[in-house]
Amino acid sequence: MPELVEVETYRREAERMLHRKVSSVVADDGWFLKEATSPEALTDCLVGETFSTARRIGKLLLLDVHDSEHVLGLRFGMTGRLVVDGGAVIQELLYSSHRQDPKFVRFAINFVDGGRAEISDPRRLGGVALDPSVKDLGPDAADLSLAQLRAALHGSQSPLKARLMDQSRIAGVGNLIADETLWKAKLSPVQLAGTLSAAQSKRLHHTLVDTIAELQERGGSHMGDLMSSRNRDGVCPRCGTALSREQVGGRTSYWCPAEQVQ
DNA sequence: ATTGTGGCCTGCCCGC
DNA sequence: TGCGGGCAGGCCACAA
Repeated sequence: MPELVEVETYRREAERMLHRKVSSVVADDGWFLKEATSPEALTDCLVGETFSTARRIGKLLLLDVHDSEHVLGLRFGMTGRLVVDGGAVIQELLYSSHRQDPKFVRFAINFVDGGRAEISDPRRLGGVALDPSVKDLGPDAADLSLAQLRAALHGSQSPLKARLMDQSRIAGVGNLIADETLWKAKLSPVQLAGTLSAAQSKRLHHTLVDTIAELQERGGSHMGDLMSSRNRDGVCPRCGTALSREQVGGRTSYWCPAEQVQ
């Protein structure tokens, strides 16, 4: 489910997992274990240990094992959520069941103190990996510099939106953040990424960073100003023009054909 | 190397 | 009420 904004919320939730001794790992769903991670390896590396830090790169949540080289990586796909100690914070998720059905729990960690952290993911598009590879992730979108954005776009013949969502170039931008940002910056998703002018890339940069910060404050990537118009009858909230709806970068995209032009 | 496509997996909502 | 189709905020393997 989530994009960077939701995973950052989960990272904050995951801070409640820190400095607590792990008693057991529940990893019964083999499909959910990625990058050749085995239940045995998870048990060996985590039981009796504590986590020292909760970090995030893009949509990947990382928990460092204290006094160890090991890192636990959590991905949430489109419908996954993190629930620590029964979930003081129940995050509203689009496209995910609102029920707290135990059958959706794909992975869990029990703590010696009786608490528990679990990943609930109806669609099973998320996953867990021990020592996940992070070399293919670009710089995090939340604090991306202008130079990093320019480097990510430079020379690209991909549609701008596809490039923004390419996690190896920029980490964390998903479909909703991309549409919201491009709409706010008045840039077309189908303009080739390498063709932005200096002024356009500068505008895109501050709009992207500002939009992410704003969505974080509002509590989710579905809280954007374009969100309520992302449907077949949607019109531009600014000018009232009927929105274009097409696949760009493999994802359904909405944009204003009057304002978001090259 | 870069870019695009299909598929994974499951639940929900709409129209018939 | 039941059923089929289409849709979904992600990612990975593969093809051109």
